[in-house]
Amino acid sequence: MNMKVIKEKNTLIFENVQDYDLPSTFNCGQCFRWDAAADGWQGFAGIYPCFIHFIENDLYVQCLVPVEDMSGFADYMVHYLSLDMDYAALKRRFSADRVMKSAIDYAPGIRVLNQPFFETLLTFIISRNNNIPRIKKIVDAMAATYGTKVGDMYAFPTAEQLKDVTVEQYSELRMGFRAKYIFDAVQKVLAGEIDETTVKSLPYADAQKYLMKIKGVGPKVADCVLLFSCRQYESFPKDVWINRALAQMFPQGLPECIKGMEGIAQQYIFQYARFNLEK
DNA sequence: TCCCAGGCTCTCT
DNA sequence: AGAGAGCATGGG
Repeated sequence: MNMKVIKEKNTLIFENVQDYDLPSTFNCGQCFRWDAAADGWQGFAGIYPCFIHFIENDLYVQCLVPVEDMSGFADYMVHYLSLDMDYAALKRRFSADRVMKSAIDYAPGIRVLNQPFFETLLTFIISRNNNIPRIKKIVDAMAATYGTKVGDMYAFPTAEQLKDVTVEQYSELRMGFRAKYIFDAVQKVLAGEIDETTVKSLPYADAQKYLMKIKGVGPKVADCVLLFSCRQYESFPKDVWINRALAQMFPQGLPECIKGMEGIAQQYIFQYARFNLEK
């Protein structure tokens, strides 16, 4: 991958980025804190409030507040945006299966992001039996209420910032029955019972079981956290849409060619299913 | 008014 | 162990 990075004042320019579409990536239900802006996307990548857009094939990542360590920023964004993975090769591999190829052709520019662990854990607890617009609304309310203001945006709160928040206070953000589960997750993270480094060191099945110690976290939420924040690419989250896709598109099971990278394949399937399958 | 959403827990067989 | 109701909330 001959990708060159230019560092200007607060802005990174990744030259000649292929297989990357920002709308597909930010709209495919893996993240809830990016908004379409004029000719680009605005949101948080970890602690960095950013404006991201393409000019031709060059990807511009502008941090909206001053950045001291541009190399650190660049390293973080390569990881967050998953610029260090060869998606062309992955898609060639997946395309060995005809149905898989049609899903990829529907949204060929999807990338699986690498988001912060704590934020991903909480947002996917909120996702339970919920729809994407409302998840986004609740997540934004959490940030505005308890997060740090950076520029004119609010960062997602840290566990420390949530340490005194009660179940009742979470309920005020209209998250319903999920309030007690968010509370439990925060407490377990603060107590060190759920530890990011530990999760990331465990093999997939153990990591899934480990996350399910949190109340209200089952296999699907755990899988999303592992896939979207821990680079566990064999994780294959199953929601109602994926179950429809499995029944309608893959009645004899998933193809061999996605083995080990089921999670990335899952995103193409999920997006295709949402907009092309019957309920 | 009813159905549904990036599901899980609890209860009843 | 497997099936099924119930769950907070808001949009269609």
